[in-house]
Amino acid sequence: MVAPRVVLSPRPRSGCVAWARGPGPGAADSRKRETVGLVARMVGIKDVARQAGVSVGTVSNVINRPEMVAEETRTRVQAVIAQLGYVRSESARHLRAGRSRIIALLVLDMANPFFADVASGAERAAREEGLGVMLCNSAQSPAEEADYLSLFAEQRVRGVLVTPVDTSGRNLADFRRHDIPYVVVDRVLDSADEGCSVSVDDVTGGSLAARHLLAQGHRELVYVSGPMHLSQCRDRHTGALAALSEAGLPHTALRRIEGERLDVAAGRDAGARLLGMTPRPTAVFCANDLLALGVLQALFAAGVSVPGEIALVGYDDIEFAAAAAVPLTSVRQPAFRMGRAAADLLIEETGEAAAGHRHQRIVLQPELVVRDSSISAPRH
Amino acid sequence: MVAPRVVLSPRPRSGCVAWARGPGPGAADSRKRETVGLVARMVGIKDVARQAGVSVGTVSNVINRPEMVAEETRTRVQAVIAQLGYVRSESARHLRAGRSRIIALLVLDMANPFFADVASGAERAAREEGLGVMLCNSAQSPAEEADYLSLFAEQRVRGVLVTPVDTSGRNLADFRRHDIPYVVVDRVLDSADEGCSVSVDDVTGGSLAARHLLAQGHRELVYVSGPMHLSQCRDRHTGALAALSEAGLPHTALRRIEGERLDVAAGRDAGARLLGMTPRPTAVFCANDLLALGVLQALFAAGVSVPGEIALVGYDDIEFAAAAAVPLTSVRQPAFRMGRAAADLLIEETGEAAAGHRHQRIVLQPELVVRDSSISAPRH
DNA sequence: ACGGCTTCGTGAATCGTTTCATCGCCGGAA
DNA sequence: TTCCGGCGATGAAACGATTCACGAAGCCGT
Repeated sequence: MVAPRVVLSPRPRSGCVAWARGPGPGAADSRKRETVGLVARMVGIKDVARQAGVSVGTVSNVINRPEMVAEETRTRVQAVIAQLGYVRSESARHLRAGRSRIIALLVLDMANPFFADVASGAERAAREEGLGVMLCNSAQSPAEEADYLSLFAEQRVRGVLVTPVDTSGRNLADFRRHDIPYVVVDRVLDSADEGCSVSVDDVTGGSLAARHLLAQGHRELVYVSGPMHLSQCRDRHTGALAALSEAGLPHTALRRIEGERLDVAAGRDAGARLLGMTPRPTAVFCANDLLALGVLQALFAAGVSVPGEIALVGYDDIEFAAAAAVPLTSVRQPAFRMGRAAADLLIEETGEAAAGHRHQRIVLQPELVVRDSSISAPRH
Repeated sequence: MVAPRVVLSPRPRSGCVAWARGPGPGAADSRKRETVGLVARMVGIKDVARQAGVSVGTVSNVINRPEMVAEETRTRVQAVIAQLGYVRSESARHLRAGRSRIIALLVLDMANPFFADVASGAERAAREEGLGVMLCNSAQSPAEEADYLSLFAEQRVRGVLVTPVDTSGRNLADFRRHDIPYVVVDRVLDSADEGCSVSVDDVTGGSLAARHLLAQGHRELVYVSGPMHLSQCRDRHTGALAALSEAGLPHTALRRIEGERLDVAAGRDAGARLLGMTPRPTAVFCANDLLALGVLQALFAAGVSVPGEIALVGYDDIEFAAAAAVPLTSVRQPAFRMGRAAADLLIEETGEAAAGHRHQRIVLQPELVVRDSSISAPRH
């Protein structure tokens, strides 16, 4: 680790630190705690009331039920609000209302474009309801996950969308006692979890990919996988096997390379192993686009043509799948829709009609996006 | 837009909707507002106090200044806290304390791995201070940016890290009146903004890239740029020109292709235009890795060898730069450090020692990461 | 025995908002 | 004139925590 090369430009400027904002000229303010310190006092509903010559209740009404306050008063109050730059305090509202206007989204890996899409979907749904989203990253660490969950509990978040780190759901089970609703995203818990979940049908996804390769005339496939204890990897494998059976081929027609991780480096390793296999495979299905990109890199470096000598299919359809040197055929996960659906479920569960809510497990269907990397007769 | 194919599994289960949690057997609770409704009442500090037979003040002390309460009492209270699963309400604390424990981070594009790294850096710094991070995405839209900024004002967040959408800083100027500190990330505002900022020296970055290509023996470069009204694109261009001058070459040795956007599709277009240029260029520097990946794709499709016939350098060193078929030489932005530095500045500005805070403009230095795409004699 | 000190705990005030019972006022009906 | 209804506005009571000025013991020394 090199020391960071940092260029500092101090710029003292006008020394704007934080200034006291007094009660204003002519305002006979009898508070004992004057704003003597360095901290500026926020303008509150009381300031507006005083300045407009009405009671705080009236100001509150102007904001929340403008129709029930006289036209004349309303405009006057609104003018003062604008003039003073009053912004209501969400904390105080929350305290009084008993429910917050924030939902939390805890993902496994913020750098993964897939989760970025999930987040966008959730964000959209939330914003339509006027809710804020707090996006956090557990980075696959159970400890961080636990930390964040207790942060959410302290915040009395309206609800949580979470991709649990461990399928056992230990942290979530602990979290349950807070009575904060949550929706599990992109996973279905093993245990008898009673909550909602939204996930994608990985078995179908696996068979979409395999079926496509078989349709291109290949009679034998290789599945490049991550750890098989992940349900994702297992299910996609299952789907591929199913596709073989459909085509009347034995399960032995599917060879498997299992790596430790689901990233590009693991893909490179797998690519090297592919090249060493005899007979050399002609069709490869990867559990993940990152793996596929790694494989592609290894094949390219070895001068093996894709799809000419080896056809390649990935999974996830991340943005960079289309950006690869040979655009990558991939199974697209409806990430945006998943986030959206999860947030909608949560909103329903925590909304007015919560009484009518029944927990659901929504399973979305993936779709195959065919690009150059898998088709027998390369375009152009 | 096709209708989403959704498979619904309703699973009525045990109809766990939300249950009332009564005051518990033996607890003579005389509140008027019983939990008659469907909504479960959160256990508060008062419940703990009653159950433990102490006053609320004492419970508060157990939590916040455990050393000043007698051993015996403390353990008793702690036991009750654990038993009841009490979690303090951050809203109430915030209301009383006047300052929240959340900082906001507003980025241009969550799907961009660069910002994901910035976010990680900020998150790390925040968590070390026990602060929560609220990550939001303005998606380059000034309207969304404004929405989020007012959300932050309502939340009375401790401070904001923001990558402004427009350099004019209109929204930020409006935001200033709330007296919420902010740090500008990855941009320096044109106007006389008094706040802190953290950015990367793009001029240096541009000249690093160009110098490297010149060192490989090229005497003429093409700069594939996005819109030149973006300071990023301009500065990198400036840096490249400086490198040419250093090498004693005229500015005409740098041709420029300017696209509308900074994405892969724009890169593909640029790649096509590159192939039509005469004389055909031998060295290309892209304002962005996405552009470079697009160029790479176009060149690959046309059968042009990289770096054999054309050397290519990108900018940002996103994760996928290394994952490209020909690993991409790129100028790495210290994204993580940038997020970290920005959050540190904000924490300093809003912390105990805020009085000693002076606004700073930190400029971090980029570094060149050399990979296969630019070196004259390809590895392997 | 009594003042003074330390050690622990108490209870009320406070933060900024929403909500709700209440009140003043005006016009119309009896 | 009196009474009533309705419209608008009011003020106080929550919400859940923190803080702080006090008070109640217990202990010591003189």
